[in-house]
Amino acid sequence: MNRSSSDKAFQKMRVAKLPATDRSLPIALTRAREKVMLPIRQMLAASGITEQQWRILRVLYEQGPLELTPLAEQACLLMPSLTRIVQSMAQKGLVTRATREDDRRRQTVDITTEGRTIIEENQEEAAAIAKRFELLLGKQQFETLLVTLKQLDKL
Amino acid sequence: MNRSSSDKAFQKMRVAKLPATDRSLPIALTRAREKVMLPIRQMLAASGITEQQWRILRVLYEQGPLELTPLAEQACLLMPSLTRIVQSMAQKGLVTRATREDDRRRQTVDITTEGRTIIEENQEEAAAIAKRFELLLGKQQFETLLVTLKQLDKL
DNA sequence: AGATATTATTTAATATGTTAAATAATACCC
DNA sequence: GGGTATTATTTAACATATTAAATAATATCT
Repeated sequence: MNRSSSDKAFQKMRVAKLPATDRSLPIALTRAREKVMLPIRQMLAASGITEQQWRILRVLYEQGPLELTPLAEQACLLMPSLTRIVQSMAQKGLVTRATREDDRRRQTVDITTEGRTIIEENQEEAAAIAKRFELLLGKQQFETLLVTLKQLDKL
Repeated sequence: MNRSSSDKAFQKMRVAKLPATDRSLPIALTRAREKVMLPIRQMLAASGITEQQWRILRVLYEQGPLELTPLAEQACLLMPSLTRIVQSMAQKGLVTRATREDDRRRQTVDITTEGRTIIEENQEEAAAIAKRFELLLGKQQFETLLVTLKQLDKL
């Protein structure tokens, strides 16, 4: 069953199903995400945190103390990842954890002053980066993109 | 410097810069990517390969033998990841590697018959999944999304 | 109350992501 | 031609992703 790439007849027989990788939604999403993340990662490197840690800080900064499960949902992380990341962030003093007394299965996580400082140090540049993408696509297309992505998320 | 969340005045003073995490492009991209990947990952689990390995197989199936650098570009992987993944795929007999004799720095990777079999086994279902998202968004919005994502990639 | 089910989180194991440094082969330059 | 820069790939070290199983506390049911 040696199938040379010059065997056109065979190729034709059962192709035309998958979209070319160029037009693959997963790949397109992966590439776009990569490009958007790049400047953010560079910015955060100076503060010694990762993009995941940045998301956690942002969510807590914005919404206040949260339990792990909703925090995972908001920060777009799986629980096993969150467990470890929060552990290391607590070590570094960026967040605190507390077992809820009314249900000792639950942990409440909060941002510390040190964590807030990191947000505030990077806030303007992060906003500038976000703005740059908005300008680049145009307000209209940028809005459409956010709406479409949210639509995909709601499946 | 204890800053309670009820300190509205302070909040107002220096907020209004970062978009709410709801409207963050990186987060929206991450979530959408996750939702799109989910059914693909489930499908591939049955064949015992990951989504990255699937991308590598698809690129090679579509384009024939490639060197590592363009393969990384096409499959949307960083070189260190690709190195390891190709090693394990070669072990499993899904791809072969050959050092180019005219430049022994370069490796050429090719898909094997076994690798092709995996593509062919999953081809229809993968196409159906892709079609599902296209129908879900509508042809128009789906096209716009692909165009916008490609635009982001070209930075 | 005691057995069982459910829920929240953690561990474990393996795979990949990310950055920096190391290797190794080729190209370049005087 | 030998020293140096470049290029392609690999290693190393650490962080995260993914799935499955384990823990541990609470809820439920009889």
